[in-house]
Amino acid sequence: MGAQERVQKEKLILDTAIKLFTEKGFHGTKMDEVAKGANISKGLTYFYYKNKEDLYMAVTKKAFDHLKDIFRDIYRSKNKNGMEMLVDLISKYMDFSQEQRMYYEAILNFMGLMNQYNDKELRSQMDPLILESVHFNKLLDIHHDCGKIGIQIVSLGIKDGSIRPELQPEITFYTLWSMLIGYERLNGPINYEMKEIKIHVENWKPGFIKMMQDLLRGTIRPSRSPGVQGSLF
Amino acid sequence: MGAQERVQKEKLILDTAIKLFTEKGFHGTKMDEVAKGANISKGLTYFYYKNKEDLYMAVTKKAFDHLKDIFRDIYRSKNKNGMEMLVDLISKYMDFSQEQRMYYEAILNFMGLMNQYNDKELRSQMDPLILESVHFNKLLDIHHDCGKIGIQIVSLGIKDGSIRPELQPEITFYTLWSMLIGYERLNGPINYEMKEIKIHVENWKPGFIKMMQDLLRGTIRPSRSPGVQGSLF
DNA sequence: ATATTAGATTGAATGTGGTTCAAATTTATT
DNA sequence: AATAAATTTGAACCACATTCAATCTAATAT
Repeated sequence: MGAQERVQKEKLILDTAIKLFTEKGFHGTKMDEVAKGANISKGLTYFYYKNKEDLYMAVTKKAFDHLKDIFRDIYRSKNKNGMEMLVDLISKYMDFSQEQRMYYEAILNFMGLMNQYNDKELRSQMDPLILESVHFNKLLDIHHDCGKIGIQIVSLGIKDGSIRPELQPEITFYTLWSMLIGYERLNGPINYEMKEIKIHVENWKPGFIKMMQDLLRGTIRPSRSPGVQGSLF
Repeated sequence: MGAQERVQKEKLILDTAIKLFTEKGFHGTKMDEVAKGANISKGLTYFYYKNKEDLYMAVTKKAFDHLKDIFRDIYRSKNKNGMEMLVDLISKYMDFSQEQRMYYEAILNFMGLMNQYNDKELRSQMDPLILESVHFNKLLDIHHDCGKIGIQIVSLGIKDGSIRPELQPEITFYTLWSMLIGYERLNGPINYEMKEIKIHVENWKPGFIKMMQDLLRGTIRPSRSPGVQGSLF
């Protein structure tokens, strides 16, 4: 069996896992089923992946690759100013998070792991197998890459005048990303049973996006007092 | 054993669970240890809680109660305008998410469950035991309550002129909440290894808060074109 | 007081499902 | 053809969550 065949078998397992995780979620998917779905013995899955978490990390890697592709494609798109690129990115990101639920859930789960990973106290709680995982370490890089691309786009927008010049690209982009992450977490619940407090499906998303645009657009005058108010801290 | 003693034993188990979840996380905590920590037999924990998830839901309930207290206390505070209340809320929320890591993680986990719960397709993947859980259903209410309080505060701010009047309270508050949720997810990683792209610990949080304030403050002129740009959708 | 009953508690047994591993098989190398 | 290396298997293992019949305790009724 050559190297390419080995890769193929790895991919076979991965594809089966993706299918099952999508249908039944992480806990609903049994390693037995993955093996059966890929027509191999249970033990063999452990030859290709260290454990179930490692397999999930491989899925997460694929998920974040997709997301990075979205970032990259938009960054490369011609005839758009920075603001248009950002608006495009926001829209595509939202689509991704709503259409690729399982992938996006995996990405959010990874962000939780990153949080643990970057905290001395919490890191010790983590499964050591994950820390060694190739996939996990690649994911750290991909996350970082997405950040860099986003920041680049904001910088472009400032240069071409489509985004207000007093904004800092790094903070601005991560603020936007924060909004997107939180939006998805809140969106389902709000759309569902918030009629009582008058948020309608039609209102929340466009209203949310408008607020993002307000933040970026030249329609904002700079604060009279730059920096944070003394009252805050 | 009277009713109050029963409640006390329930609390004993809960407190042990909180201690262990905080130290070792959800998966790192064994039901064996919870029982041992509470000086009862393993089986008895299942008399008071349906299963481990149910116990975790009870912990989550306590976590969200704390958060709701923060909301309520700020809403009741005297001699503050709406903007000041919001700034206070943002600050307290951030403190909570950073100081009560385990509690906040539980809340985020619950929000993920809510997302599943509000999606027909995904709901079937959920553990039926959770859906019946008293704690889960109370949590849905508490989440909703927090939303209502937040919206009230924004409304106050608009009335007293500290927040720009063209904002919709519901959308504005949920947008802020989105930002807070996302901020926490991104904060650890960014603070940790983002020196390369020039976000420093000192910059990100105040910069982030400044952007929130820009959004609310009278320093923002209304968009020339109200609503979302046609280019977006 | 004693019997009765409901509630609380135990701990051993069960079951699920992830993980390991020695042995077998296949493929590559000499 | 012999040897070595890489793959593959499936049964065994083990950690835990969960269940349950039996036991104990305390409240209530007789």
